[in-house]
Amino acid sequence: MEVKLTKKRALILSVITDSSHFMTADEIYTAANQTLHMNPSTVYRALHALLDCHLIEKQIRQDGNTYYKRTSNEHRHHLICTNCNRTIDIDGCPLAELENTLTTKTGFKITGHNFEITGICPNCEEQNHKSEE
Amino acid sequence: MEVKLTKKRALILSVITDSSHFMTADEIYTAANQTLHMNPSTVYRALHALLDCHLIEKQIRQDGNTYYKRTSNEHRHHLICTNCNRTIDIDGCPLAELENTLTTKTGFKITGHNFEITGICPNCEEQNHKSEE
DNA sequence: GTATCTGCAAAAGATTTGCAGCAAG
DNA sequence: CTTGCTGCAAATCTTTTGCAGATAC
Repeated sequence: MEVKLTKKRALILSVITDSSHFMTADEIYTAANQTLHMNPSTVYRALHALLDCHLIEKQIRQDGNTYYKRTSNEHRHHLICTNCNRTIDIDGCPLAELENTLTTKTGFKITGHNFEITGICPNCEEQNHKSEE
Repeated sequence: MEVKLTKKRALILSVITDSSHFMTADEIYTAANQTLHMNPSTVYRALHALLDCHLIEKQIRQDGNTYYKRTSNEHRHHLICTNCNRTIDIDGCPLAELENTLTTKTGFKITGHNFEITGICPNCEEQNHKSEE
């Protein structure tokens, strides 16, 4: 089946692409809906289509939310601030080596990995201290 | 507030403890319900209570399901077979070192991490080959 | 005894789907 | 034109919640 690039889908993709951070379906809907009126189910269907084309990726985090981001050419992981939800890119992937070891040790055919390092970013930490004074 | 250890909660905890793998709320409910008739909401409330006491831990995976397991004294991660859902323990944690580096580099106060390595276990791989013959 | 569980049914939140009409290629 | 997109409302799935009665300590 062919995927049609409609105005709404283009808008949804640009909302995701332009965002500096990962967005939830609802954030994407809210943002896109301001420019072009659309239904949440349109957003969900568009997200599926974009995922199928590998134009975007999703990550389900331990906070229970599902986040979407534009696919980048580098394989990247992130530090996530549990306070403000900002993310910081981590250089390199610490798992490549581990995966080789694991393949040899366990016989698993490894197909993917996901990880999430959480903490409080310097900004939020500072705010915290200020409010405690 | 005090937490009461009722028969049902004890049963729920033993179901989780006795299981060799991570279980979903529904699996826990189904298993426990066979011994002592109970309502799903009892299971959810028990899971929250047990999480609060740190007797169990939960993990939300990329398959969208939430899994629970008995808390163990070692810090552990797992290889997950995306076919049969079996998990295999990984020795050591590859992130301890990375976290130190990240703290220094980014100023983040790191509070936790979660990761998930997925693949096909040797068993499932074998089954696959057999069925293709 | 009294605070905390439990069952039940209803509610909530996120996502999916059926169907009829609309738009892209 | 024909396949695939969209809106809407209803359905789904998982988890939560209010309340009245039951139970642990």
